[in-house]
Amino acid sequence: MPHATAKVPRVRASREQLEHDILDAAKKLFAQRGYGGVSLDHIAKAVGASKQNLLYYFPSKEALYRRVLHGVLDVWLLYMDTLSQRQDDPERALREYIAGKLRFSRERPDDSRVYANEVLSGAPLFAAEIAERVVPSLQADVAMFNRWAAQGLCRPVDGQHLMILLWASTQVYADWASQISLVLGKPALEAQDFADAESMIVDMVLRTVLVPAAR
Amino acid sequence: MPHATAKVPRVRASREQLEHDILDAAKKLFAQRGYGGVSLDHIAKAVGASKQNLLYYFPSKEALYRRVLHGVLDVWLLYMDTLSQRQDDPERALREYIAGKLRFSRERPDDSRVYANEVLSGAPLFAAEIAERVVPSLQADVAMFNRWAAQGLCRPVDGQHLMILLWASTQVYADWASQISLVLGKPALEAQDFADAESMIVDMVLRTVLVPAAR
DNA sequence: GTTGTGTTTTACCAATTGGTAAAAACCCTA
DNA sequence: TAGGGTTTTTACCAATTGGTAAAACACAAC
Repeated sequence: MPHATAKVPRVRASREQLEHDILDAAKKLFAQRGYGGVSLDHIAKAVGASKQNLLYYFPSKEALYRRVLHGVLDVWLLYMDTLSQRQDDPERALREYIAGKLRFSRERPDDSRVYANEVLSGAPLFAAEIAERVVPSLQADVAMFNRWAAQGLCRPVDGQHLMILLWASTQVYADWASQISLVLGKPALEAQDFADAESMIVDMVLRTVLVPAAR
Repeated sequence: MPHATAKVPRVRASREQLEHDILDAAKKLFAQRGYGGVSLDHIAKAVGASKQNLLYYFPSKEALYRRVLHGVLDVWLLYMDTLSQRQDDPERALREYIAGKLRFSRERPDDSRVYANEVLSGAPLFAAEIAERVVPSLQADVAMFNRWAAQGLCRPVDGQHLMILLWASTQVYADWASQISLVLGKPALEAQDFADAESMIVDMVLRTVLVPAAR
């Protein structure tokens, strides 16, 4: 016999492979130049196929972009999921949240930049999905801060603006990497830079959120 | 006689007026859709002129974009200039810096977004100017932190990452306005939201930077 | 008026844009 | 090997892209 999994897999595998490659190449390009700055031909060339072949897998440029966005949001939420995991330990929850978001910036900079590009242009295609998926997640986090404060586990804080600050100060290490590496005087950000950022952000946040001394 | 300033001014005034209008319309469009997402025709229509007329004032799309970028950076640095003004008072210096950068986000969101778009796409046309103008300004600020720390006026901090955090957490209120207004559940950010952001950021930064109690 | 300068419009251009239609090639099963 | 479904290629398309060349216009000084 040939190889074990004979049936459909071979065909379907290559099909899904190509689809995945297209999404991947599209993500990288959209991340850098935004929706309007990328043509189907760019993407096709990057993936080694023809434009018409892309249009066989995705009915239009906008549909392809939407698929990319959808995937990006999945990843975004995945990395952001940690805060509500540690219901009883604000310090640990915050440490893990910040670490997770910084890991997102380091490991998935293109996802971060696609997201940033879309939000920057006013989220014309994304507002609904943000409202549906991101806002509830954030509201849960804010509720968590309020519960902690009520229990005396943390100081009363403005959860919404705190979360915004956390997003901003972590995501900037992906979205503004070009400027930050100029500032740090090195060609690219290194692991140590992310570690420095993490300890600075954690330090600031914990100073602000935790109750001063004993309790 | 007609009106006082007769000579060239009338002509030159309308000329400079149009040039300014073009730059303004271009800025607004580049802010929203990025360089690649805007065509000369878009800009021309927004300003009520013909594409060829734009090309009379600016030799190419890239030249026009560079002019926009240059102006944006001027404004950016203008609003950022405050830190080194208060040589002897870290608290006041930081308060004014944060207030200034937030004012930039509120008053000049398009400038902020053009800047963000360019950095997001890797600053292909801007890296040199950033290195020349932004980085020295930041280094001066970092040096200021070090001096304050040496004088015991503030705790020793990682000035670079602190400045990055300040940029990120203030500029986000312009660049991510669409998402933030979704989060806050209102159609647009209001003055109170900026005030809330300011007090949160100031609070965090001062907690982190200032020496604990007396001194 | 005429002339010269600065500005705008008209007329083009080749290249690229997103997208359609249909033919051709491929691949597995009967 | 014939047929049928899937995938890719070829051939187009109208609209838009950034840009050029030159003609037309405006208007002040002579």
